[in-house]
Amino acid sequence: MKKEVTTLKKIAQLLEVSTSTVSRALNNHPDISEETAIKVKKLAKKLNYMPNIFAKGFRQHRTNIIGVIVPNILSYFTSSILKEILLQAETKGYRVIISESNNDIKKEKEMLHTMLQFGVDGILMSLTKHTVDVEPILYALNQKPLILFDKVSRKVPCTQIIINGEEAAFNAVEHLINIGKKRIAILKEFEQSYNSEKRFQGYLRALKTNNIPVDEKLILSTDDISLKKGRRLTSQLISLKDKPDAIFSITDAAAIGAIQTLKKFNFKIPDEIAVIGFSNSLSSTIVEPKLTTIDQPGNRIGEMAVKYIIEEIEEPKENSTSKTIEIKTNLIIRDSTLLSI
Amino acid sequence: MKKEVTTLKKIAQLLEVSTSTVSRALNNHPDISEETAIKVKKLAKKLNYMPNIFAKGFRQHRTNIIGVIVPNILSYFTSSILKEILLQAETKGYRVIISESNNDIKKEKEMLHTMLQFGVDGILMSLTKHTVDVEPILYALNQKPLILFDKVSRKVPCTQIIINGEEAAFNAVEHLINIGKKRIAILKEFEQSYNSEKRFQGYLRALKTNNIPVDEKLILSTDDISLKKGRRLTSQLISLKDKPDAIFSITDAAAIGAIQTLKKFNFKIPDEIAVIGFSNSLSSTIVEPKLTTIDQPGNRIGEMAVKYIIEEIEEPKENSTSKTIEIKTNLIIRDSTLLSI
DNA sequence: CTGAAAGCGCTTACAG
DNA sequence: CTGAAAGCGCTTACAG
Repeated sequence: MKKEVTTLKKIAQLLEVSTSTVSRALNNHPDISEETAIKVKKLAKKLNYMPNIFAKGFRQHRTNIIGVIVPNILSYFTSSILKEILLQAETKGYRVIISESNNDIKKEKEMLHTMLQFGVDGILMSLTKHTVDVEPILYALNQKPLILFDKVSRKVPCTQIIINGEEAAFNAVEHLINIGKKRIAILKEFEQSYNSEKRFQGYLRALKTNNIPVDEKLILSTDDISLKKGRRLTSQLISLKDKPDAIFSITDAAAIGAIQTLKKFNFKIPDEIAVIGFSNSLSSTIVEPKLTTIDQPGNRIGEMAVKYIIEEIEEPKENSTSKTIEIKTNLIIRDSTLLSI
Repeated sequence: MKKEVTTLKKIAQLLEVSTSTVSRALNNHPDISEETAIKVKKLAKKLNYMPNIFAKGFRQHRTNIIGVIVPNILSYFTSSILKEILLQAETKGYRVIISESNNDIKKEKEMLHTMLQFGVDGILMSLTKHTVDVEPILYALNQKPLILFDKVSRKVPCTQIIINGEEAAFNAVEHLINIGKKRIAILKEFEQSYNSEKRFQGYLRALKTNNIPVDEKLILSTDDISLKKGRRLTSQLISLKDKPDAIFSITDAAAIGAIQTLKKFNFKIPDEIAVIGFSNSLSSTIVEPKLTTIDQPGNRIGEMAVKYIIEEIEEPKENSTSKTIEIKTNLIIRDSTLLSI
C-alpha cells in the first residue's frame, strides 16, 4: 500500500552528492552554489520529496505544533477563536493540536501533561471555570511558552489575551440607564470566574457612576449560566415585590432564557423589562425580540493568541514579559432594548 | 527556562544498566526481570520521565496522530462531531490535528498534503461542497488510511460514515403528508452536494409513495443554503399562484429563514404553511414557532469515524474493505408542524 | 562550495 | 535476563 518514500539520501545518491549538500540546498543555505541548489530542488520536486517532519522536529527540538486546550468546543465563541487560530497558525507554518477539557480540571491537567510530553512548541489555553489550582499551569509555563486566552487567571504570570469585559459591561448597563432603566438586575456566574467577575465590576461601576443604588436582590448568581438557568433566575426576579426593569445577563444563553420567561408571563420587552446578553451568538438574532448584546471578536482573540505564542516560541526571552492584551468589544443594540416609543 | 529533561540514557546511567534495559522495562517487555522493571519504573516516575514522542514516532514510523479536515468548524454539527473525535481519540491514545478547508478545494488539497507530510497515521475528512476532483484524495488514500464522514463522495473507495439522509428526508416529508400537506416545497443545494442529493431523493420517494405529483416550481436550489437564502427562496414560494402548504429545508438555517419570511407576511405556521428543517441546531428551539427538524447525532459519527480509522491504522488490510456506515437520525416534532387543531 | 561524521532519543535484532 | 550496536532521517559544526 505505502508508496516508496523519497529521502534526502535517495536524492543524494541519484545526484552523486552528499546528503549534507542536499539538505543544505533544500533549506536555502547560502553556501550552496546556485547550480547545485537548482539541480537538487528540481529532482526533489520531481520525486515529490517531503521532509520527514518527525526526523526534523526530533533533530531540531522543534515540532512546529501549537497545542490548544479549551473548555468546550461546542461554544460558538470558542469555535470562532479556534477558526482563527487554525488559519493564522497554518499561514505561519504551524500545525495545531486541539484538546477539550470539558470543564474538568483533572482532564485539563492531563492534557497539559500530554501536550508537554508530545513536545508542542507552545501552548494556548483557556481555563475551565473550576480552575483554581494553577500549579500544573505554572509547571507547564516553566517548560514551554504558554499563553492564556478568554478564560484566564491572574495567578499565572504569562501573556493573556482577553476582552475588555469590565468596560463592555459598563457600556451595556449604561445603555440601559440611558433608556431610562433604574432597577437593573444582573445574571452572573457563581464561581470565581474571572470573566464573570469583570463584568460584574463593570455593572457596579455603571450603577455607581450614575448614582443608582445597588440592590442585592437584583444580583443573581449561578454556577452554570445556561438558557435553563436564565429562565429560572428570571422567574425569581419577576416574583420580587420590587421587580427589575432591566436584566443584564453575562451570557446570551441565559439572556434568551430570560426573554422566554418574560414572554411567558406577558411582560413587554423592552418597555417593561429590557434584556441585554453577552457574546452575540447566532441565536441572539433569532430570538424575538432580537437580543441586544456585546459582540466579542473571537477572530481577533485567535489572531493575537497565535501572534504572541509564535513570538515567544521564536524569540524566547529570559525575563518573561507577560503582557495583557485587551480586545475591544462592541455593543450591538437590537429590539430587546429599543423602546417602542 | 527549560528544565533539564529526563531521557532513557539518564535513567540508565543512574541505575547502572543499559538504555536497552530501561526501554524494555518501561515498555513492559516480557524478558525483563520484575525486579529491574520495578526499579526502573520507580525512578522514571520520580524523575518525571516522558518519552520523547518524536524520537519514538520517528523510530517506529508511527505518530499516533489522526488528521482531521473539515469544511467549516463554526457549524454546530461539525463541532459536535469534532468533540467526540477528540474524546474518543484521546481515550485511545491518539492526538488529533484539525484543519479547516473553509470550503476551498485548493486549501483542502494543500491540507491533505501537509497532513501526509506531517506523517499522521490516518486521516478523517469531510469534503467541501465543491469537491468534485477526488484525485488528491485518492492519492492520500494510497498512502495512509483515510475515512470520509458526513460530506462524502462515492468516487472514493474508502470507509464512509454518513447519516441515513434519504430515509430521514423521507420520514420528514411523510410526516408533512400525514398532517395533511399536499404541496410540499423543498429548499436544497444547487451543486452536486452528496447530502443534498440524498435528501432530495428521500423527498421524491415520499411524494411518490403517497401519490403526490412532483411540482418543479416547488423545488428550489441554491449554492449556499443559509438563513438569508431561506428567506429569499421563501419569498419566491409565497409569490407563486399555487402556494405550497409546507416547506422542507435541508438545513435548519434556511428553515429558520423561511419561518422569518412567513411570519413577516403573516402566514400561519404550521396551519397555512408548515416548516421542517434538518440537523437540530441550537437555534431550532429558539425560533418561534419551534422548528420540527431531524436530529443528526454528531457524537455517533465522531465515534464511528475514530473507531474505524484506528482499526485501519492498527490492522492494515491488503484489500481495502471499504464499508459504508449509516447512522440513524431522529425526527423531532415541534410546533412548526404541530397543527393547532 | 562540499563532504564525512556525529548526534538528536528511542527501539530492536542479534548475541550472549 | 541483559547489553552493545545499528539505525530511523535529518542537521550542522568542523574540516578542507
